[in-house]
Amino acid sequence: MRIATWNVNSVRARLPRLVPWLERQRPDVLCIQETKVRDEEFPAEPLEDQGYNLVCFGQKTYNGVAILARHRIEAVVRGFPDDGEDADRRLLGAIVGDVVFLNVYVPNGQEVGSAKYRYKLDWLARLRHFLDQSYDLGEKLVVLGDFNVTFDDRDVYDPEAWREQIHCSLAEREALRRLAEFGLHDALRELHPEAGIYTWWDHRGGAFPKDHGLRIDHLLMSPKARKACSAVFVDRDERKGKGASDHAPVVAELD
DNA sequence: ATGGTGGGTTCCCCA
Repeated sequence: MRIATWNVNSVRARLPRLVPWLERQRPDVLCIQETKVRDEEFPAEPLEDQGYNLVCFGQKTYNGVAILARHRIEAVVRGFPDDGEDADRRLLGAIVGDVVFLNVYVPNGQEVGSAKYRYKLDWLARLRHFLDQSYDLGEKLVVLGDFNVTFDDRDVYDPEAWREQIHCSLAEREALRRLAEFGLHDALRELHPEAGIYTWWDHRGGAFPKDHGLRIDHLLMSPKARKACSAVFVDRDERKGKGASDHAPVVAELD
């Protein structure tokens, strides 16, 4: 099974990229973030025409997550159990085949010390609590998406410039580590220990041509999923050219 | 020195 995560930064704006990408990479399951669209306005048809079932959990303007799958999508979970109606739509769980997916769009946090930063740390703690309550580590479980946090300095193009900056602060990294300590493996890192693998490059300042990137999109796998995982790669080519998202897709093979 | 670009439905906010 080929699975992938991609922050598309508006599913409607990205359709001219997303449809050919699905044709090219043919993932069995794709989890997308930042769809930025209400469910009733989600552009389902061009994706269904590619042979995908889909579930979406979105809102106007901000956030929004969706799962596309070439097989039946079951046991769909929308948001945290204690979310109100007006909560950010950042979390979507489902089962496809024998794999349990949890698609996450972690809050950006804007700036270390800000109200949004505290919201981000709190959201990561709630996610850990949700895993404890509702997920079985004995399953093939994959928690994947845009975590907006680097694990360590290998994920950062200029670690000194980014020291204690957003995506890289110690408190964010500890929150991400506590999440992984549920028993999840950072699949890309275990297969590729070298520094300099990134998934996001700012649209501003020509960051991509200079390879000024961060690795903030992750696939965190339970032991069973990790054992089945034979490859993980960043589809860096998808970040090239006009009309690209600021994130590249991350793809993994599960045997 | 607070720049720059892209997306949304904005008269600015968010990433």
